[in-house]
Amino acid sequence: MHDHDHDHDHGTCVADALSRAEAICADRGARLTDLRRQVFELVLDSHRPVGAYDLVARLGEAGGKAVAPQTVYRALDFLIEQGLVHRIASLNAFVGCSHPQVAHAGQFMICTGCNEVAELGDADAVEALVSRSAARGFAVQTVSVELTGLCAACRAGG
Amino acid sequence: MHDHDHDHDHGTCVADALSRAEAICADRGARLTDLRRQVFELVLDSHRPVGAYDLVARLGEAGGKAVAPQTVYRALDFLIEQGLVHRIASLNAFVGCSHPQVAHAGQFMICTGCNEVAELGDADAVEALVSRSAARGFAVQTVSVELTGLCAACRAGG
DNA sequence: ATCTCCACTGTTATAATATCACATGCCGTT
DNA sequence: AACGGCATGTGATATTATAACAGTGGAGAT
Repeated sequence: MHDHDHDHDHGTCVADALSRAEAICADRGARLTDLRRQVFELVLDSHRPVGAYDLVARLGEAGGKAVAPQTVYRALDFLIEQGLVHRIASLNAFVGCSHPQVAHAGQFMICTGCNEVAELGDADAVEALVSRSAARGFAVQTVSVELTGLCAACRAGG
Repeated sequence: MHDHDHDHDHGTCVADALSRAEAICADRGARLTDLRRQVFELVLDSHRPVGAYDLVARLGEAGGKAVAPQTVYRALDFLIEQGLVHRIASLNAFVGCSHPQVAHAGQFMICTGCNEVAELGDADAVEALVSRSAARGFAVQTVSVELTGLCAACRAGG
């Protein structure tokens, strides 16, 4: 299942994310059910964005039991509400959040070479965007920044 | 057809955009055909984002002749290539560009009250995002910034 | 002039993404 | 046990986007 090339300990990375998720949901009285946890694990399983229908398929393979799109979308809605997963609009796909503790705008670097996605986390830039739009009378509710390009590995590798 | 409340001269605004588009396409040897012009006009007709299938419907009403989605998508692809129209990923919709002369990243303020969209044009913020991601080894190809919130009019109006 | 190429458009079918509406189940509270 | 509310199951359908191939028409070459 480790379909990426990096050297980080992915098992640990996923396990950490899961335990953080447990803690966050417990804190809030939100119910991280089996289904939701399963969807979350599948999303975490790569650092690539995953389509909702990919998840439908993988749940079918894994659990043996077929699952309807609606089921997956509902789980994703929950995970997004809790800040555990982000939606990447330009790809119609979903990706696990790397630091769900802190509420934050989604900012992504999407590699067109390997399809991996990393969060940028440039709070200053977001602040600049918010204040600049405020200057034009616009009260920001949500911010979405999506950069496409080539990651370091893909630039090096060719 | 003026389905917005602002006080700018929309007729002029559209006419200007059209003549700019003519000039740009002429410069580049790109063919702004009847169909493409018609789609462009429909996109310009409001400052709101328009769905591809809305355009299909409106072309059907206007021209009397039914048009296939493919036709509209192709026209939109052309207009986007020429920088005359932007795609708003978070809405699966399209909007006319307010300054097509200059190549630029799409940056939008999307009002959840009235659905109008304005371009932000914060080149500094884009620059900051690009350089910050460069610092992490990421070579940016495209930038997309989409803010949702309330525009000045909607905040005032209620 | 007409031939030929190529970009543009037409047409049909289908893929991919997302939601609606209603039924059923599960769990904690009373 | 009965209730209420959230979670899930289920089938249908809406919405967005693309594939594949055929026809059309205009600009340039010969």
